[in-house]
Amino acid sequence: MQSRPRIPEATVARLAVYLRVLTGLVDSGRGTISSGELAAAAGVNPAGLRKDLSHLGPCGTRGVGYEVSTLRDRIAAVLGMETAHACVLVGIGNLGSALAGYGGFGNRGFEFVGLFDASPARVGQRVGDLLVRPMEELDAVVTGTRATIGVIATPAEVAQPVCDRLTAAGVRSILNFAPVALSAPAGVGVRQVDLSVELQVLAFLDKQRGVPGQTTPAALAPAGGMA
Amino acid sequence: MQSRPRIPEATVARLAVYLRVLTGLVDSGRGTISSGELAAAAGVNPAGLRKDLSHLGPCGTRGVGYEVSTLRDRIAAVLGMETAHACVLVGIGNLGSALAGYGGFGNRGFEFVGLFDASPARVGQRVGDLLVRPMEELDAVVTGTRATIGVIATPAEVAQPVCDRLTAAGVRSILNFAPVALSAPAGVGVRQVDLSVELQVLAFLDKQRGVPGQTTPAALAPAGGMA
DNA sequence: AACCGCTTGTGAACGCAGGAACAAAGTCGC
DNA sequence: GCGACTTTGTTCCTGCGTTCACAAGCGGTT
Repeated sequence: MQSRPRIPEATVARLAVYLRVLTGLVDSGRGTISSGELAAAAGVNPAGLRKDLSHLGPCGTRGVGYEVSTLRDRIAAVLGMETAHACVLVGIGNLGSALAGYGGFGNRGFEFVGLFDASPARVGQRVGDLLVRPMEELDAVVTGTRATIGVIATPAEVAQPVCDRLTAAGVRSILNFAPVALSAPAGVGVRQVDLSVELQVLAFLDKQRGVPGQTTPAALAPAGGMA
Repeated sequence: MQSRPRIPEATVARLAVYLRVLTGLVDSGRGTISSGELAAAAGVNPAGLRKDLSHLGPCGTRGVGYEVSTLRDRIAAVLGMETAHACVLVGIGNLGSALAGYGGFGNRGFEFVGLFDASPARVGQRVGDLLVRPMEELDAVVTGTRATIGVIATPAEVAQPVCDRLTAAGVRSILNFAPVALSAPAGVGVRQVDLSVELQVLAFLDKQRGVPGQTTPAALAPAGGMA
């Protein structure tokens, strides 16, 4: 039954989106929803949505649609959201503080069980409802809480050593916000999020479809004092 | 000559990574670099890197490699990084404050020229080196600074109206951190970044390759001789 | 009870991205 | 000046993701 040989990663990412939309629909009391409407809410193609859902086995009623709460529970089960995931966060700077205080994680089954920073100035500060701990306690907290996910929000220079310490402590998945490519041992999943890359792609796509005929790079008159 | 019909988006995203690595290499005084070494630093396949670079036309010397500074300038030109891009940021909560204070943008040619929030409590606060402005000034700032990129870090409920106001003011690209699918008029690029989706994909991949047969969530054998 | 419309689920084609192998070319050494 | 080595740029191929289009199934209606 649960032996789904593999679900494509792109599908998994979209399933997480469907799960969020469905949770909102449950709260608003919606009973059933069609693939077309759900696809519109998630911003995807209806056919693709049905194909994504087909990986979970049949979970809709033909002629009617999908039962919202049932579908949500099923996706949650497949994604492993039945139990909360314990995460540790290393690097409590600007971004780290925001991540620690961001409510969007806790609502979706992820809980930070430890915040760590190398700077003594940061250690002891309260961020959200946790205290920042020194790096020395990382290993103990990871093993003690069975945390499986590590989030790196440190400067780029120390991201690799932090990654090494996390994996050595037993963390199996790493979400890296530092702008460096991490190398981790086999069996450890690493996912890279580079915020400025997103901006650069955005800027390029705009430039690519931008005002045709404007080949001069000096186009954009710096009327504003943007320096 | 410069009429590159189209560069795949996946390539553009990697070009941004190469640009970052190359900038670091320039600072460290490196003169030339081979595709293999650069690929390792960027975390990609050497052949793929060469294919990416082939979209810019020949920019390497056979038998030697790529000249670091030349290649960096060329990628910067293609990505449109010659001139800084002015961005406005809406929603100065936890995440918004972190984005405003994040140095990784300014170093890469993106500058925030306006921070906006609907809450009077936030307006007037200083974040980074800018003051938070009320939403009423958004239109004037966007037109005055010729800002082309808008970043949304608001709660999900108001993200769509904020998107509408940004596009009405003339913003052509939007980076959305709110967990909702935005609909924008044609000609406006929207890019979605959902942090919890990243975590969910990570958790799923871990579960998928995790200890087989262990359906109990309490599994986690610490005798890590796995791979 | 049978028909009809609506929606899901699936099969097939298209396009794209990724990876490996090969040829061209330039440099270094003799 | 010539040969060999190194590295780029390109080409082919395999696999994946996405999209379109159709058959199957359920509910409501007459």
